[in-house]
Amino acid sequence: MTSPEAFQFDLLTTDGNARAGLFHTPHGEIPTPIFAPVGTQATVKAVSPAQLEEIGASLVLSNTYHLYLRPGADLVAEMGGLHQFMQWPHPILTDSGGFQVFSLADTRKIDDDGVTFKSHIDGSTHRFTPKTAVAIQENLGADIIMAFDECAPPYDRAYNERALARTHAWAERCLQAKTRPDQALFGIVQGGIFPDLRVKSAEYIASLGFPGHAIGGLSVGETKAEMNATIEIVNAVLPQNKPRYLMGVGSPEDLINGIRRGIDIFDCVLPTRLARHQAAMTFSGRINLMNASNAHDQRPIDENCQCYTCQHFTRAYLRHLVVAKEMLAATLISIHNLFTLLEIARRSRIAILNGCFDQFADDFLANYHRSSDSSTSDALSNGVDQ
RNA sequence: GUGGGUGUAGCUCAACGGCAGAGCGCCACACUGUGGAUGUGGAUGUUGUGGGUUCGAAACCCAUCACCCACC
Repeated sequence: MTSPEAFQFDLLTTDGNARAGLFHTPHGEIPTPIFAPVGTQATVKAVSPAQLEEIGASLVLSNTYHLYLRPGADLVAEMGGLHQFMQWPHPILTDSGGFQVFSLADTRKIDDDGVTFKSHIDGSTHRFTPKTAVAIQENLGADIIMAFDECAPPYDRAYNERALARTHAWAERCLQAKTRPDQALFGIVQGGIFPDLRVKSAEYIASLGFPGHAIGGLSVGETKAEMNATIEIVNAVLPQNKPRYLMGVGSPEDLINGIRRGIDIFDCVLPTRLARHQAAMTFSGRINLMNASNAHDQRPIDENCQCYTCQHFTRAYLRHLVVAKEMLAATLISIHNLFTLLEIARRSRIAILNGCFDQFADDFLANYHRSSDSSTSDALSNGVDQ
C-alpha cells in the first residue's frame, strides 16, 4: 500500500509565475513542467513504449471513455492493469470520460446524476456517473485519475452556470467514490471564458482538498488571448503547493504561454495528430512535410533537433513516406513532434531553475513563426505586459 | 494489306452543333482532455495534327498521325 506522500509535489523553485517541480507517483517522479503524450486506446498512436522512453516521456495520458468501451476496464484489470497491459512502467493519467462523452458520443442526455450516451463505435447505450467514472478508472489503475466533469461551450454563460454546478457536485461525489490510496484524483476547474465563474470554480475545487488541479474547458474554440487570460485568473486562485494541469493543450507557443502563467502539466493530441497529417512542429514553426518544396531537401526537419528522426532522416525521405502513405511516416514524425514538445518543457524547466525563464520564453516566441492566428501575438503582448 | 474502333486535364472518363466538366491525382491551408478521420481553398486543356462546312465545331466532312481489335 502506498503512503499518501506518494503524491507529494515538490515545488523546487518559481520564476515569476513559472514553476519547476517534482511530482511523486507510485510509478516514478514527474519533473514539471511536463508534456504528456496522449495514448487514448492504451497506445500512443504509431509510437512504441521503447520509443517513448527514448523521447524522454515520463507521463502518458490514456482514456477512460475509449478503454471502457473497448476492450473494457474489467479486461484491463484482469490483464494486470493499464501499466502492465500497455507495457508503460512509468506514470499514467486517465481522463475521466467527461470530455469524450460530449465530444465523441453520438447522442447524450445529461442529468444531475450523470450522462447517458451512445457509443461512437457501435451505437450501444451506456451511462457514466461520478461513481462509475471513478470505479472504471480504479479498474484501469492509472497513477492520476480525473474527476468526472461537464465541459460546456466557452461562450454560453447560462450553459456554463448549469454545467459548473454539476461539475462541482460531481467533484465531491468523485472524492467520496474513490477507494484506492495509490491513485491521485485531480479536480477540474470549469467556467468557460467567464472570469467570475472561473474564480468561483477555482475556489470551490481548491477547497475540496484534491492532490492536484486541472483547468478544463479551454482550447475548445476561444481565442488564445482568452485562454491565457483564463489561465491567469484560475492560477491566481489555485494553491501553489499542488500541481496544475492544463487539459488538452497544446501547441509549442501554448506550452510557453502556459508555463509562463504557472501551468505544470500539459497533454495534447496535437503532436501525434499533426504527425499523422504530415505536419512537423519545430522551434521556429510548423512544417508541412507533404509540401513539394521538401522533395529534394536533404536537411532533417530541424537541424538543431536531437530526436531519432532528425538524427537519421531527410525531409526528402519523410516527404516520400508521406506521399506514399507509408506507416513509418506517422511514427517518425510523431517521434519528432513529441520530442519537440518534451524538449520545450525540459528547456523551460532548466530556464526556471536558472531564474531566466522570461528571457527563454521571449526568445522562443520571437523565433516562433506564427502563421494565421493573429490572436497569438495578442497573447504574447499580454504575457509580456503582465 | 483490308475492315472496324478510340484519341478531351497527370490518370480514368463525361459533355455529342451553343460558356470544356467530374472523380482521382496534383498544389496549399486547417486540425488542441485523438475518428490514422475530415473539412476548406487553388491550379491544370491550342479537345492528337492539318484543312473544310457553319453565325458558332470537342462534336459534322476530308486528309493525316498514333494506339487497339478482327481478318489476311
